[in-house]
Amino acid sequence: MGRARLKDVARLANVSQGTASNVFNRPELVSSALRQAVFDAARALEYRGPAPAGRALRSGKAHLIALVVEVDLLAYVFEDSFMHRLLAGIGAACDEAGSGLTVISATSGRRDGWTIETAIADGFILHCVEHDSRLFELARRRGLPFVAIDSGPVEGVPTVDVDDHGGARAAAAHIVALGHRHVGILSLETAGDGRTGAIDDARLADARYTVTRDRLRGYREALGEARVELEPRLVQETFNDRATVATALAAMFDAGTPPTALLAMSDTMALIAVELLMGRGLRVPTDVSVVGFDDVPEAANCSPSLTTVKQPVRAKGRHAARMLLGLEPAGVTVLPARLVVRGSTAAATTR
Amino acid sequence: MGRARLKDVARLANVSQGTASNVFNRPELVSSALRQAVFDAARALEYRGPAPAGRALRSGKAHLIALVVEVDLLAYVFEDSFMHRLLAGIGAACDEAGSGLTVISATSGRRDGWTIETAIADGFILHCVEHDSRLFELARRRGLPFVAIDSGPVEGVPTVDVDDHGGARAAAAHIVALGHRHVGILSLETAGDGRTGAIDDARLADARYTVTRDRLRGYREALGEARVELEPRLVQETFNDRATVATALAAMFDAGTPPTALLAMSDTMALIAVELLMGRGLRVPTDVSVVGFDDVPEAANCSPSLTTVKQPVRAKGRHAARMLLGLEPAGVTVLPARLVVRGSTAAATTR
DNA sequence: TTTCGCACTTGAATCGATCCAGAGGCTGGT
DNA sequence: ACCAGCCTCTGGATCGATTCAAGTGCGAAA
Repeated sequence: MGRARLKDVARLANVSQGTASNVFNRPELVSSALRQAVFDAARALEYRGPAPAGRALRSGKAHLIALVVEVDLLAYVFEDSFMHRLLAGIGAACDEAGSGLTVISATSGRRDGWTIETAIADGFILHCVEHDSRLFELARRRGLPFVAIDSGPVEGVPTVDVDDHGGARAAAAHIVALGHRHVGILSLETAGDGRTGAIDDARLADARYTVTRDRLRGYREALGEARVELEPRLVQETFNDRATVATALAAMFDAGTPPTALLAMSDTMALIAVELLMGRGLRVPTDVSVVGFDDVPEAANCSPSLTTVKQPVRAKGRHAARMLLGLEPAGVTVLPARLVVRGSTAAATTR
Repeated sequence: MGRARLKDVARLANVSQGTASNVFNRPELVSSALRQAVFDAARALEYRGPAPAGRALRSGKAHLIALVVEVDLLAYVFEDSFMHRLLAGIGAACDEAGSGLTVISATSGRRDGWTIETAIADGFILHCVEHDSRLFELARRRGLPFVAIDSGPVEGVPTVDVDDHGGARAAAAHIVALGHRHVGILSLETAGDGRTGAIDDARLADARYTVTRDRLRGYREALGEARVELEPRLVQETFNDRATVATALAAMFDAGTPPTALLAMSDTMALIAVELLMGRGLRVPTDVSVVGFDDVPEAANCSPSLTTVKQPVRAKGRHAARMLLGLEPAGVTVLPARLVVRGSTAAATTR
């Protein structure tokens, strides 16, 4: 015999299917006599309780939201410290709402399995997806509510962003205040085309990634106001890996006047840079000051500890999820970023 | 007008619903003429593609597996470094199978929302749930396949465990080989009753948590073989927090002969202990050697770097998920644990 | 006694697909 | 000319629940 269904239970208990359903979902509507009869029948048939799939179809609720990330593999998501914090924030909101949480990695071209198109969910949180991305289109098509994090403003979509511009300004202003006149910038990608190297004006104009563009703008503004000149050679686009950062540093330090301060758009890049600088016999912060971005946990526990711009990652996640879950009104939010001064920055030495 | 359904598309395209379904799921079975007609109709009606809920109900597949954790809040799961690695492993297997991944936090008594009973999933991975736990019962009731991690052997359930006994033996043997004769043990909980303090024989006999029991057994065996005596005062049950570890250290160091080596069942505990010992004016490893368990990332990057027992957390997750997803035969697996000697252990000083 | 309202129950419609047995047409071999 | 075999396509059953308008019975009020 197959599994028992609600229909079988109702028949055995001599009640209608509707009543049996109520016993499991709104028992207060059913007299205790019938309630007991239904429970007895359920036990006798080894009924496992209402099947979630049937329930989801009829009621239209899945009790699950999905974080959509533009990354090839699910495994990567769980290896990333930024994602950990974002997930913790989203998870906190899910805890409040009693919702489940899943992750969709969306870059891989597959159309089967677990994708925006096939996931059984009540809504999506898109992370760091540009407004012209295919993912926005897919999310729209799906017809479910969604919010975007770190995508900049997008027409008709609730968003959560961080004041990248202000944070970057603060970082650069700090460096300027310490007297630095030769400043290098380690930039994140400006577009998803895998290019690295010096960022000239043309490249800057094409910058597609909002986060990168805003931070770059913040750095340049503060430096410009202090009349610090910024040669293209000193603005290098890299990934969060050792190889590209090494190349970038070579371009900055092996020719021309070397910078006395480095503004990095991520702590990962900053920490790699610190290590590489030491490898070059340069002391941080004595010879070179370094400022990161994000404030990952390691930033506080390394030596020298890292001066960085703290962004409220967890709060971003929680806020986005709360909007999606209807726990607070949906809208456009920009959360503050704050400079945290630690041990990796110091006054410029006069030469 | 509401959303278009497959039925509407089929009607407009003048084909049967079955054919329309095939167009979306097995297009190779349909002639290109009809295929085109169906696509056209779909476009005209703004059909969003087969609805996942209906599909899941009929086909019985959700393309989603769930990690079930005995923790109150989802947010905690994503704040835990052990979980990060476990999730990365499970995620890797999901990537291979094209399956999605979700997390169910199961302690909270709620019956609605996203629970073992209500989640739309194809199977579960239970983490660190004792074989007599309510969660095993719920998972069984649900009638879906599941595997267990870190639960010890369980009748009729595929399991993945680590050789805790062997790992603990190796840790203790290392300490013994260094000449230590007074050894303290910082134990994880033996049962979920919130008790801490010295572990006597009665408490040991009641130990419900497989992991703790096996590690304790390994420590005791290796120490016993070397004729190192183990007073109950030197075996202290603690949580992974500063307060209980401090109490435990006080019990060990404030009266009687203090130990010259500490075996800790987690790196978290070990790192806290190192800090507290330094606070007591004791040097590690000169005065006291410390061995951890797990090999968390920080273990390698602290000073002194931590000697510990490395367990393949990621592999555990991947293996469990692969079994669940049918990527490899299900069975009982025990993965090896390996001693990693670093800077927190040294030869005992003769007094 | 009639009427009204309240508290339960019923039964059928519905959610949106997939699956499958079988029908029809076409091809090629004998 | 016949039949086997293949490729397409059809139509209806089915997955397992929730929802809701309508119906029942019973006690209290008029």
